[in-house]
Amino acid sequence: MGVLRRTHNCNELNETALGQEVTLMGWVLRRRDHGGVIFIDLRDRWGITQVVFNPEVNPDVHTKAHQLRSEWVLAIKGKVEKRPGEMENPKLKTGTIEILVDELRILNTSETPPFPIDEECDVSDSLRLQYRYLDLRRPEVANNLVMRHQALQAVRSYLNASQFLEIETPMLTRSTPEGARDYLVPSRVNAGKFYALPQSPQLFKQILMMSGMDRYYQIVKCFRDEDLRADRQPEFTQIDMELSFMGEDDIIHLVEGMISALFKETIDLTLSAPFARMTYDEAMRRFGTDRPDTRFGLELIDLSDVLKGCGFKVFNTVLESGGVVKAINAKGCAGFSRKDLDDLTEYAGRFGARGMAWIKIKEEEWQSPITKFFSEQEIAAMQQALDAQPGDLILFGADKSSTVHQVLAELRLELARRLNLIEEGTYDFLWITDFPMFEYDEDAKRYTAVHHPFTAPYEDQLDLLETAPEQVKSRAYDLVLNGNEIGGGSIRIHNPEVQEKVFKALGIDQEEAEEKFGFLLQALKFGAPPHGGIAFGVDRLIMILTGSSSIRDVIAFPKTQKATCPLTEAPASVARKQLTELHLRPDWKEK
RNA sequence: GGGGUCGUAGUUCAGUUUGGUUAGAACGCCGGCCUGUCACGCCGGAGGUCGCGAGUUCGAGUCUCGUCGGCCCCGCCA
Repeated sequence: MGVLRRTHNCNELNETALGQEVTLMGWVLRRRDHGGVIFIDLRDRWGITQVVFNPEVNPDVHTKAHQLRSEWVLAIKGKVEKRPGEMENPKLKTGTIEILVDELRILNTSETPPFPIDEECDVSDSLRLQYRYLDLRRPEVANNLVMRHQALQAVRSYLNASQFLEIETPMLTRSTPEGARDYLVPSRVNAGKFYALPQSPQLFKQILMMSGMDRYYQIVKCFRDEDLRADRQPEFTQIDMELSFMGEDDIIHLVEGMISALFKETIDLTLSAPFARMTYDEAMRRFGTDRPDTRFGLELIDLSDVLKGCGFKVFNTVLESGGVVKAINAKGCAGFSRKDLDDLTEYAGRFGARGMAWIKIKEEEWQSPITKFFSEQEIAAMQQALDAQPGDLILFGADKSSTVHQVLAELRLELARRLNLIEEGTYDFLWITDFPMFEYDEDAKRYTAVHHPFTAPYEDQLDLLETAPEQVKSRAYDLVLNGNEIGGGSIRIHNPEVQEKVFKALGIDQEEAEEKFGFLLQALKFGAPPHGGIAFGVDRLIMILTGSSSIRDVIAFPKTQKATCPLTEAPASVARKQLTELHLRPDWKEK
């Protein structure tokens, strides 16, 4: 008995190897013990091979095989045999052959797993994450990690071929204002001072451009201490890139090549570039959102002009106070029941709607509690604007425009789901451009950056920075895929005066700018090249690519919704001494 | 910070609406039989703090309150 060396994985043997002596290693997926002959499905990362223990071939090995159980780790040596006629298993890639074992090594035993490895079973997330190593043995999850690897390799090889340098940036950096809540790390060496984990390498990549690196990328973890969602967790991965001497069109073109390579290498899909583009204003007007899912219609129709001065008080009040009335024509949905409409109204309420007016277009009449308030001209004008035909259902939103947009955008998605309008397996890319630079924060009573404070405004609008900042458009661009924002970037400011103007518009005075971003302002003064970049959310992208319903299915060790890790039980308490060393004096009671 | 939903055997669930004898099923697990299975089959068996804590009640898996945890959503996420 010498050392056994693996000769093949569990997914590669077929009839071309008949008669060969091979050694396989892997886990017991299933055993079928007939008392006489014993079958074991041996599993590894690549697949499954059936191995056979026959008492007539080797009685000792056969006896030993009786004790095998789920998830034991084996090395087996034997001969590749063609399966007897009618015994082939078309579900396995190796289904035409089996290994007749004449040597068995038990490399390790296993406790009975807490959940089945061999079938797709709806185990709770906390149990899956507690035993993540077992969960990852299941092919559905494992294959997601394989595709993630392939996607990142495609990106690396594309960017490497395009003269990019992969450069690392610090994880321990400084907290900056604006943006999400930071994860803070106390400094032991500097009492009372804190590092922050990066929300993105934004400033470092810009400084790399000022360093003449010209083209940078990094596949990098970013951290934002905000609440979780199915497509969001506090620690996530970005494909981060930045380029010098390039405008929007150059960057967009290059990125389309990168995304195309990614889709080709992962799901072997050839995308048609260039992707469609739409301005922010058009997206908001037609879809109510800056990340429209353009795989289906149901666009928003503005009825504000048509209904100005109408007899329906709710609409009229909204219009007189500067709000809007918009509607969706749900084609062919006039048959919706009272309950359907109640459900939709309740759904709309989650996004701030105070109600939802509707009209069922019937052959003989417009059936609705509100039809009576409209004049014949108003009805005719609505009919034309909405292209309303008998059998249609009109759903209204009336409020300030931001509320109407959010409500109708969500309603539109919900309708598409209910009506099954979304064709699976389609990938609809869309660039959104010309974002506003700023939006007004009602709580803080000041403007905040829509993208970030380093995004360049259009040069011909520089004057507006001081007079009408809400009108300034930025040179930012987002890439939207099937209604998900998968990437966003911009051309950056490379002129210190412009940067100072933008800070000023954001209410960041010179002193604060100097303190928080002095290093950037300084660097801008030493020959900063024009530059711009973009970052992609890897987790979301792979989620779409694999058809996963949660980001957790494409991350090896994800967090729960409460931002914990059931495997390691992070976050955890630390010794009082560690805190003292960090100059922290917490006032909470120790348990 | 708020809303919703779920928590019963190792796992997935039924039972909760209408409180009432010993809390069931499937898979898994353990033992026995079985030489061509591939979700092998057949026979037998073990396995439960009904998340936790209070309360109502003669009596709580079931009702009430609180609490913990999983998931989904709103806010938040430049």
